[in-house]
Amino acid sequence: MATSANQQQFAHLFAHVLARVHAAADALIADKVLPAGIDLSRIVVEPPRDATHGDMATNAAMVLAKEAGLKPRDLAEAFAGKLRAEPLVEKVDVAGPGFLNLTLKPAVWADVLRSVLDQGAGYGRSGIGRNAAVNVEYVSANPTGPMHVGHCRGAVFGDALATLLAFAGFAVTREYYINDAGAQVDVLARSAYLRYREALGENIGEIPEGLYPGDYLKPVGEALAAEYGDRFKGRPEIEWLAPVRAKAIAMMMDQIRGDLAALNVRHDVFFSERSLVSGADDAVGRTIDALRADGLVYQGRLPPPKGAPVEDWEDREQTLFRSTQFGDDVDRPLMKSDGGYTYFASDIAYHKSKFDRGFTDMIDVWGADHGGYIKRMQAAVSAVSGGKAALDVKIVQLVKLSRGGVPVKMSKRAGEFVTLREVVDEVGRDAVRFMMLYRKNDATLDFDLAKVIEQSRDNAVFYVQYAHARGVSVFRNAAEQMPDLAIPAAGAGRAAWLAGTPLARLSDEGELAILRRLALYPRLVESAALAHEPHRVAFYLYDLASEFHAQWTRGKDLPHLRFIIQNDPELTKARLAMVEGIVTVLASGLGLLGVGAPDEMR
RNA sequence: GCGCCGGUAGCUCAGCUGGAUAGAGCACCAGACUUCGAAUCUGGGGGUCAGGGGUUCGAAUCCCUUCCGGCGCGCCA
Repeated sequence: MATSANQQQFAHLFAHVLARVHAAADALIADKVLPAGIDLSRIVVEPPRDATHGDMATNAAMVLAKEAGLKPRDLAEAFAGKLRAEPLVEKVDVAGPGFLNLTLKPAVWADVLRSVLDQGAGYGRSGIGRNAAVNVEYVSANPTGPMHVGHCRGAVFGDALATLLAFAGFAVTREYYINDAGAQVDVLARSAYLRYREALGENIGEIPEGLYPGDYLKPVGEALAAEYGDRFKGRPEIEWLAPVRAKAIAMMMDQIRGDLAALNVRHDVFFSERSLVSGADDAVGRTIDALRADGLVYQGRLPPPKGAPVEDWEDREQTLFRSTQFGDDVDRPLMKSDGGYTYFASDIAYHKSKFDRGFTDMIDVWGADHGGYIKRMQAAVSAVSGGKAALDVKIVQLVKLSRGGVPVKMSKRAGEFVTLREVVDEVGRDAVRFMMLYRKNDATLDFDLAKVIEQSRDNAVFYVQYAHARGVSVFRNAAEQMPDLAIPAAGAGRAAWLAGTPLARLSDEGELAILRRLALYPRLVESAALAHEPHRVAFYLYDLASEFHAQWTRGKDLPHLRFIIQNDPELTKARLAMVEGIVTVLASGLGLLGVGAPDEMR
């Protein structure tokens, strides 16, 4: 669809106004009021806390006053003089310590809504990412069993963040790192081998300590028996370990993929750790060599940690990475005493692979128990990229699971952990996803299985979805009550039908509040994406839903505020346009979170 | 002992990278359904932003420090 420059300014109103403030600053530079080359980057345009202050506020005068050698209020007056000439601006006030409060012409809000309708699902989409390649790595659960509930949060967070970044104009790759090379997958193989013998009819008795006891390995044993017969029976481990391991990992990953699909979590790339160390191409070794060539790897000794005594501490010389040179607390070992690479060494090679594949912008999503690992990984990324790549690690805090206020115990023993699948089956994918995102990632989260399915007011998922369903229902009702309007079904026809609607008839304060909220969406998308904080989208949706519900209820007391006004098709159409805008943005935001936007919820 | 993350209303949490008189929900109290979906809405009380210093026009937000809670602290992943 062709978007004129005129429409463009309403597609992202705040960016447009900020640009005009910058233009005003340039004009003041030309007037010698401001010095040339002054830093404008700290200027923000934001909605004022108090609506009586106007539609937008900017701190321009306050942040520039010092460098300009002027009093904030005097500079603000100079800005006001320039901004008053702006076509969109109705009124400019200087307030408080030097705020510039802008009141926009009423027609602006109708134009914003017009832009929402024209762009539809594309409204809020941003180019701020400039198509930069970003790698988002999340989940990366060990392929040794089904996903448990603790994985939910990171999975949902990473998935939503990736979607959000893509919407903000980044070229996103969603990645899963399969830890298929360490000692754990050998344990998995031995556990599966036991199930294999069981499948062949042997009584295996108790699962020995140190092996995975879960029943989920029985199908693996059966599959091995079906594939290999008794070929590995009674044979030494060296013969069967590799094929059994490969089969078990493959089947576990299939299960994990299924679990993720149940949560609506997607990945583009599943990257195998084993691929870094197996075969002729020893990527880990090459990475270490390269770091050594840069003087970043050496043989040395580490002091034992103070205050937390390690029982079997053995002072020995080892291969160390100079992570202290990049801000880490101590240097970190790359080789184990058995000659193998540490997990860290593999992870360096893995992140180097990301860099080699063109990513200078990396995001890893980890659980809280890996927090102590951040500095060394950032050090490593800095080292392997020559300082060209940056890694942001997002930590998702623990989820405290309960049911009706009673904590759900999660024993490590067989069958007693709560799987991701069970939670999704019990409360639904939408509820899980929304609740996981309705909290800042680095705050712990209380998740009550009973409360989440309560369809009550304190349940944000239903609150927002209900608003969407309500909006859709307005169109159903309008079509029924006012057939002469000839409302087309949702979709492309809807926008065309609404094209000539006199939106200026939306003049109620509640309606204008909603339009202002819609105008905020593009700015919200950008700030949430840049901050790597998808939870902001969830809170925005809650606010928008709240304003919609409030306006709806006002129509109960004041019939002239209802959306459907029988004897005024024009006004009805204008309000339907507003509802369409609300529904569009609610659906868009819910889509960013990977949560459904139902048309009805009866 | 060190590092990271938290501490905001009785409870659960926001607070838009430093802005104006700190906001929601739950709970509590009082109200609104013959009317577009009451899974909703309106109003009310409730705060030393853990404590103390600092930076500046301005701090819940940045720095220092103390206290409390969580996570982590060669050769696990």
